[in-house]
Amino acid sequence: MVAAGPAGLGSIEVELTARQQSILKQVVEDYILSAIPVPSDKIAGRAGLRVSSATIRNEMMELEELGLLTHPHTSAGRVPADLGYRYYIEHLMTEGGLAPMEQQTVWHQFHQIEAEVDEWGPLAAAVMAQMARTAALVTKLHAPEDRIKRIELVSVQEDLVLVVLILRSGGLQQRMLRLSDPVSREELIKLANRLSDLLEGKSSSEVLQEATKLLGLEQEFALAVARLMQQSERSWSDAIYYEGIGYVSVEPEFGRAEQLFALMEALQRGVTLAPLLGDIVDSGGLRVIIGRENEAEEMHGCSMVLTRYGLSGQAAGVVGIVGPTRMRYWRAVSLVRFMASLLDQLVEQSLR
Amino acid sequence: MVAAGPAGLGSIEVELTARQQSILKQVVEDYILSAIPVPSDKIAGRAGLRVSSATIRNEMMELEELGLLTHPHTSAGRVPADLGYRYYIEHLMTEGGLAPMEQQTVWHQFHQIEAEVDEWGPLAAAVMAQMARTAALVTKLHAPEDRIKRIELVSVQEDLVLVVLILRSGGLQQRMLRLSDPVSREELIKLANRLSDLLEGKSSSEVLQEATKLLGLEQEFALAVARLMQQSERSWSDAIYYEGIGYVSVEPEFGRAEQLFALMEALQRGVTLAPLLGDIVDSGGLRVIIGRENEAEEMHGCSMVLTRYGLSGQAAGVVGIVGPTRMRYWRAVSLVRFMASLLDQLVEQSLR
DNA sequence: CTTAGCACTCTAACCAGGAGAGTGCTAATT
DNA sequence: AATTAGCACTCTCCTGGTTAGAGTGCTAAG
Repeated sequence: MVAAGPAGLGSIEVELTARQQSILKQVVEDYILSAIPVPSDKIAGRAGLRVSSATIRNEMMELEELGLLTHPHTSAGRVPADLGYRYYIEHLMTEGGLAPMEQQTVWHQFHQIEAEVDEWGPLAAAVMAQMARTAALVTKLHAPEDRIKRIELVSVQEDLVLVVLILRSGGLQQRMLRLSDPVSREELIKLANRLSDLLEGKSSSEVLQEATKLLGLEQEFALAVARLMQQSERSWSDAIYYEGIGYVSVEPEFGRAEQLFALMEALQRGVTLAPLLGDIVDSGGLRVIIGRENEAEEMHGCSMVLTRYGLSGQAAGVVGIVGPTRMRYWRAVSLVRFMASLLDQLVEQSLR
Repeated sequence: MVAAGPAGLGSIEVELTARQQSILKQVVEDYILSAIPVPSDKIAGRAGLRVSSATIRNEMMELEELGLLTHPHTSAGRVPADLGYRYYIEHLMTEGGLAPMEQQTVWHQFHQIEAEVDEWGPLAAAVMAQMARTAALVTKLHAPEDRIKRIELVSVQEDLVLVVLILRSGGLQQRMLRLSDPVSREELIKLANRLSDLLEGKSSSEVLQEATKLLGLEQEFALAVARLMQQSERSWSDAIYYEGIGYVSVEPEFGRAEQLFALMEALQRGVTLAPLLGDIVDSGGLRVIIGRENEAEEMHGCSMVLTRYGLSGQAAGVVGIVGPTRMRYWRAVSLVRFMASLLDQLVEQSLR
């Protein structure tokens, strides 16, 4: 069973009879797989329910009144409403989990690349996208109150320095800095040591504060360091890896290119995700956002399955799947769960 | 006037009368702007040609026989064929250039970001996409026979080292390396100095050769360095920035999402581009590839305007625009030219 | 060589009309 | 009271035919 959304956002409290549940389940699953509205007799013919299509129809009307199903038009079968999906996910869905073979394959892929932290994200996204056949997203690890472990300065040209920031969370930030005056390599090493001693264990605001006390070259670097930290703390949006958006384009509901691109741009901008992601990192747990539950208009035909990975206090991120409302939630949920736990292990390993 | 494609690939040798040229020009430009087949009387009514639509029609038939125009169906106006675009570009197009205001704006954007080399690419692509309202692409600077300038080793954790490779071309490559045994910071500095002395001025193959003579830790690092260099030399495909693919989706010829995504994936894979890009870097000059002149099937509805930037021997890359065959070539060519010259200057500056 | 005129072709839009799907209701059955 | 058979009703989808309009290609005259 899957945790409900945040309070008010799509919790559902309806009592359904066993038969209604069974019907809803079948409608949802059938529609997800076929993409065509499900007629009453298709359900009736199926094993498990030994009643006629007329009875099914009566029940369906009930479910429609409750807001769980809809009707494209009079003589069409039933289609799950957003609320129907919600109920399905919270009460009816049986998670498949991943086949041992699949788990193996994924493990294998991760071990092959002997990865840096920065490469896990894209790989995880690619793997999920490929296995779910929809778009997948992974944010970078994000450490809200990260602290400096060490600063290194690498001389690239006589007046060009690469500032490398090693963080307690295990993260790495870097940026090129052009100096007003050339500095020798030896000088840089001394400077790096001094700065490291001075700023070790400091947070971004503390670094900024410390920088005001410094002068000249040291200040120049300290400010660069502070900027670098702030930048990494600020926004998620340029730290999200997407993969497999192409899969979504073959779904019938996204036939027109314009609509799909509205979605893509919304995702890329990341605006809609920012608050959500923060929330997920804080709260943990798996979250499913269905259709119009999402505030952004462009996302109304889409659902997302998201969860946190990493260590919530120190360095956490979000993994998830984005697809049409009509997505194979059981698959998506299993995948996201699995991937999150895999990344958890990797992160923990890398932090020792 | 614009350089023709590579030999055989879309050169055109036809003699056209002045009137035919004028008609072709008008058809091409009108169709590019309106996206609807151009009828004979629309041309006839226009200034410049004081002849009736019937005459225009006769000329159009001629142009069609020459393969410069086509016909969607009997009672539709004329549409330029690929060859028609080709002729237009080589003989009829008048390049607009960019308005001084626009040039200013672009300069401004580049100066604002105080950029590292790695940030120019995305910015250039974004700027071009935005100004041309189609997709744009910029490859990373690529130095075919690059040589090592210096190696730096940054200790991240006791058994985790960031290998930073500073290249003569001004490029920077880096990769995390996990060691079998911990190495102290002091040791690393010495090691970096030794490796730098040893490998300075060497190409990737020479580094590899040198590595075989080394032992233990030194060999481990030398191999990592060699791998890093090879990797950067090998493929373009993961070093291309695309922007503005969304613009393409609003063009009527890309209404269906699937088709567009075939294109996107083809671009992303970069397969189709690899040989082309190498060619362009070698030969220099501006190149326009129109519709079916491109080998890749997915690109048959598209054209590209590409040119080299940077310094051909040392560090060069490709900038360009990708759009529907029906693209505003005059605009695209101006933009690509301008952007290439701007990047040229930036690259030169950064190498001093 | 140009052009007026016209027949011809093809598309796009509209409007039946019919088949089929699937519902919602009613009345009979269990 | 719940179930179900039966049927009328509605709506979509497809087909075919008709029409209007666009723009050509040809012909014959200027």
